[in-house]
Amino acid sequence: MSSTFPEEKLDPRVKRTRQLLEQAFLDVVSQKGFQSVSVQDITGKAGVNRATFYAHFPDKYALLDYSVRQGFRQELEKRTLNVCTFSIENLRALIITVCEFISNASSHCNPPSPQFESVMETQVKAQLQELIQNWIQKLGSDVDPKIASTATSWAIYGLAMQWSHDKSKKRPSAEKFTDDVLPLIAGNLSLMQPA
Amino acid sequence: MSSTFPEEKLDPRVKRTRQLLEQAFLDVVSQKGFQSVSVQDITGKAGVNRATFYAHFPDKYALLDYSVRQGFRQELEKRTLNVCTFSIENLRALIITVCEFISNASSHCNPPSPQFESVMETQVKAQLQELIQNWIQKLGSDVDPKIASTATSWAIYGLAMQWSHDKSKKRPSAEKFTDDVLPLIAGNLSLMQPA
DNA sequence: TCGATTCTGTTGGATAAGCAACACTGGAGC
DNA sequence: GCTCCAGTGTTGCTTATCCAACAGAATCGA
Repeated sequence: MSSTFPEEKLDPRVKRTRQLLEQAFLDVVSQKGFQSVSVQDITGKAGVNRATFYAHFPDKYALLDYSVRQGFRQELEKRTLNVCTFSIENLRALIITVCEFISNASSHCNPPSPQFESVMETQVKAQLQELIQNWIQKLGSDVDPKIASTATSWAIYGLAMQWSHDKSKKRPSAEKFTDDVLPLIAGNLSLMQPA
Repeated sequence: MSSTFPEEKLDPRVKRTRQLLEQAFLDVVSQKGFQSVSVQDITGKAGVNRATFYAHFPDKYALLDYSVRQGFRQELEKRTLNVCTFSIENLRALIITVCEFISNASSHCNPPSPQFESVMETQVKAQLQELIQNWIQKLGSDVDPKIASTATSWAIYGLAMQWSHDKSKKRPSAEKFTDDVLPLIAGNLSLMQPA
């Protein structure tokens, strides 16, 4: 039903291979960082033939894309944010999810890589935008879904980035931070009841 | 080199399939017990086609055989008991290994099954016998390796079974129990220096 | 700069795994 | 007795993965 399921009934072998590659990819990236990792490293760790890798992904950048997209999607699904309607509580959960995802993912790439960060930004914002646009459309609000969802997804990502880059001792928890910025985002959405 | 490695360079696909089946088997057996578990349960859990199961094993009993053999072998390899020579310390480690393996394996089958116990006895004793025979032969002792290893493997298994079936509060630890019976087994082997 | 090594993509043919269908068995319930 | 149902093995065909080999790009040390 949902547009976010292009892959549901897939050949078990394909599913297995992709999972193996994804897991191996995360493992080796957390050890060597993204730049210095090779396709051979990944397939070796995964126990998958190198030719098979290229049957699924053109290169390691495509696998990075896939992994990030998949990872963030699973976080959304875990909290059932992909199958719900708009509410302040869900918006709050969404922002917290983004904060934790960015923070967690970044720490899993040693040393940090601009490529990695860039792909993460692209993929996460894309899914954010799609999800929020869906929320708005189901609301039947009079705001332009495309415009509002774009602005909101960028805003959320930017705030989450800033929060995750804050290495000071006084950085608040993701929940606390989210509560601070929640009114701003919600107002930005123009979805709260106007006074 | 070692005779205990009939499978070293195996097609990655078959290695993968067997691991999946073995893991799924252990999972479902610990949930439903061995008797009531079906091939469909196993393959379903493993995400492996049912026809593929039969390409590897004639039935679930064969998989039970394989799993037990594999499991015990891995315990031996973990302690490098498969690539060492005889010594009292290694004999001690071996007995402890058997005690813990039996105790652990039995508790992973709910409800307990006579089939399960029987297969475990056969497989464990067979590997014990092979290993001890190897030890004796490398010693160049004058005892008959076949005879001595058979008696010793039976003795060890019997003692370990008795220990693992002892559900009383005063059951000693596997290490303590082993220290108690170690002189007996070693003497049985006639491998200690005669007075 | 050059040679050597390592990694990258790609190919053709071999093999394992998936799938849908089939006949068969054995037990549960009527 | 009977049917019904769920599990078992087995089959022919399709598809994904493996493997060895290859040529070209990139990296590195002398």
